[in-house]
Amino acid sequence: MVKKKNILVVEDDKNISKLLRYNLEKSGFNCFSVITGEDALEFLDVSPVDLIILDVMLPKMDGFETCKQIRKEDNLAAVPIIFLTAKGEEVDRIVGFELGADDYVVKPFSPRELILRVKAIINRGKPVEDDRTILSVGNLVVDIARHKVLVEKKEVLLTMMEFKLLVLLLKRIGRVQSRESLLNDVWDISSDVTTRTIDTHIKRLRQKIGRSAGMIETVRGLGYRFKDDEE
Amino acid sequence: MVKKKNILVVEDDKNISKLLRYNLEKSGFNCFSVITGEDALEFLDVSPVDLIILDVMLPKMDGFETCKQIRKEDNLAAVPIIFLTAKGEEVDRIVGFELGADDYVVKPFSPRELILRVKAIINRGKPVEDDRTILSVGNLVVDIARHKVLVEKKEVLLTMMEFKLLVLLLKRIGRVQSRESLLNDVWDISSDVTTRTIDTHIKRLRQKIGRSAGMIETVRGLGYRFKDDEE
DNA sequence: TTTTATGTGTCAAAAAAGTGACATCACTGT
DNA sequence: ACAGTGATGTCACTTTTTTGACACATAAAA
Repeated sequence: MVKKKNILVVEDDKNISKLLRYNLEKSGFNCFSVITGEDALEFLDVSPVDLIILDVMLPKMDGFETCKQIRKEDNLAAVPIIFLTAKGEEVDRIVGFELGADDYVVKPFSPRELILRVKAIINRGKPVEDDRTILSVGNLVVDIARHKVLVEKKEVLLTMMEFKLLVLLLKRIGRVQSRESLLNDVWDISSDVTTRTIDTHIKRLRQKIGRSAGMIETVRGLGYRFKDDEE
Repeated sequence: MVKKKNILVVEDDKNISKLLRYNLEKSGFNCFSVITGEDALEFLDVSPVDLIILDVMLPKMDGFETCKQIRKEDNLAAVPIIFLTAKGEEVDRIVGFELGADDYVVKPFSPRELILRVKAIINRGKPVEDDRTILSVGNLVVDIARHKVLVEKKEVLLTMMEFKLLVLLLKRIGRVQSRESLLNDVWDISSDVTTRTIDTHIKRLRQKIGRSAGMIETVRGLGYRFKDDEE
């Protein structure tokens, strides 16, 4: 599981701030919010974030000024910033790079759009991992992009959890995975699933992959392991 | 002497942009360059070109979105576009792009190769896209240019959204498309539609293509996938 | 044999997808 | 301007599938 990205929202309208926080959290980001530009600088001083959403119209120091101050800090100069602006506000200055904004969204905005833009920026430049990766061991073939699993050339239908579990075991082939680590990596960190539940999923997985079931080995007292290509 | 062809380069990296301009000019093209997708649209609005070289990773509006916007303009819908993409970037989206890139080049590229591709497309007169205008899978035939769909030789009338959705699924045949990604590529980023809306469109699409409905597979927890016609 | 860790069948709750109905909105032709 | 039409997006409700948890059966250590 990838580490969650941190986002700082600088917005004086409580409602908007709350709306943003709600949506960002829902999309899997850690979200912090402050009211003023000064607060923002103070906050950033101690805990840098991965992206900043900055309202243009703020009490005292406005968004532009705040942005400029942020850019002054060496370790913050490269942090992506998305401006929130009311319609008709000085879009020109934002667009013109003068301030090094990475994007801007006009209020009233749709949360979905904002989230998309945030994701676009966060993921910018990152190759799409996993996509089109095909894992193949023994008579087992797993195509991640297609979400297909073949056992001896025949397709086997796996559910999400089974699929994830299988992929993880394959990626860490040969190494024992404790139930705890499987929980961490296959399930959400926050989920409160019993470790024994994993056994149930392993059972189902073994049933479905039939002939290859033996490839998933039980390591008593430790966890499970996908057998390294047999000899 | 034939009139020189005009080419627009949309690229935010100054060096690459310069390199391109130099080589294109040397090969006898008129070359213009802009930094952002927005600039590109503005430029094209007043002076249409014969070909566009478009970086995928741009500040603010990315290459995909820019392409979508360009294709929206009637007089620009047919302009050939070559994408510049970093290795590992979403080639998938490019080849399967609903609005169709004409070609793409992976960075770092050799100027010579790019020039060759540019010439190939300019001289072809017709973009590569035309070759693939007709998608045919099983008993389903989709003619993109004519916006016609045949199921078992009989025409089926699809609405715009249904059509786009179908084409996208077909171009990415076999690969699972998440609702999110469908929203991104079939709808506009600014449009604010629920992911569940896609289900409704899928439903309607399935109804209309009748016998072939089964070709659109549901992948629980992930999205939809058009059945690969193998085995 | 006793103890402990896994394997398994079953079940209810939860999650995801299918579907029909309805409200809008943009167009069309009158 | 206005009713008529069809495309779209949302919702509420239904149906289907997946998941997590147990209780009990088994197999491995001690």
